[in-house]
Amino acid sequence: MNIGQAAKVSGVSAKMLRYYESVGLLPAAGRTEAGYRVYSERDVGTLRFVRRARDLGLPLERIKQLIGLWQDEDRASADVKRLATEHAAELRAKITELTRMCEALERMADACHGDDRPECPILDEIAEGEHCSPGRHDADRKGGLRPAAAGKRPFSSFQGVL
Amino acid sequence: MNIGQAAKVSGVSAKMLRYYESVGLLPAAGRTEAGYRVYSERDVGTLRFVRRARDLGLPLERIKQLIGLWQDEDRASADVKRLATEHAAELRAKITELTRMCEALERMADACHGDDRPECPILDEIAEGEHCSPGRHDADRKGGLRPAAAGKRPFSSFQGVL
DNA sequence: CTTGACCTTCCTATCATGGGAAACCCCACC
DNA sequence: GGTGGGGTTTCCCATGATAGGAAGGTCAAG
Repeated sequence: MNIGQAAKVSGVSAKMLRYYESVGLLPAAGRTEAGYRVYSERDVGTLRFVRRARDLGLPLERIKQLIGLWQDEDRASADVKRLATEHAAELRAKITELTRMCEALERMADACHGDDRPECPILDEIAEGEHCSPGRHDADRKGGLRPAAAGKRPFSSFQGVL
Repeated sequence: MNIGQAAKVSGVSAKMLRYYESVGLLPAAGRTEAGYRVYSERDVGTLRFVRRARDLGLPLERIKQLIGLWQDEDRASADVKRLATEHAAELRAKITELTRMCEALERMADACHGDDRPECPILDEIAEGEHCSPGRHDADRKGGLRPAAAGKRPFSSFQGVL
């Protein structure tokens, strides 16, 4: 079976099949004399495994480990479970963070009348920060240069997520 | 104020300040004769605005629009509200997706005894797929090449999120 | 005048994925 | 025997937001 067929039946794009092979997630596929990749039914099983693992949000590095365990007859299920629970914990953390953002946005949006007038509590809150007293900006003071918001960015950034 | 100071008091790294400027999110900062960027208190206000918007998970493109509205005395708050609610909806969708993944993982992990033995329902489920009847693989049939799982990858991929 | 801390630009990497170009291959049809 | 269309190959580039580092210029304190 050619790469296109394998992609169709596994649900992994041909592009990704080549990429997964190049980064060592998948072993190099067989080749025809002309250099075309050839996939067996067994290969397709592995591809489906990878696709389902991706659907669970697992990063490729972890999927690599998971495949190793899958193909290891002597594995301890504890190792698989640990991998799964670790990832679930990371997902929970991410969900918590996104929920915090989402609720803040929804709260602000609720407070905004949303009409033709320029007054907007959303902009006010983003501009002033919910922590500062609204009357006076700390930055107006002379010497004070405290690292804003404890300095440590929550490296929240979830960009590329959507 | 130099870029380092501005970074410290705004909570945006110097690296990001240069980047934001390069992509047009921020106007080009003033320069000393030697070429050092110079930031005013007013600039710092904008930087804080950007940081808080980032904390809400807004992509730079939307922050750009938001800054435009912020600085537009004639804005309609409806535009701000729309921007916020659109983003909130995207966050909700993302949260839903991550929750689905997380619950699936936790369910599988719960079913796994997690000891020294190799039997593992997590691997079983990922390998067989929860939709397929466990006794027989469709791929074993000869002609059937239906695009797996409706073909359309849920472009779930949330990589780079953590 | 030296030293160290700061600044500049430019390049690289991340992570998973898609898009496209140039070249090659395969098969069916005429 | 051609030829055309669709598959395949490799290679490069882009995304989005961020960090890391190198090479070189600047500034201020000692």
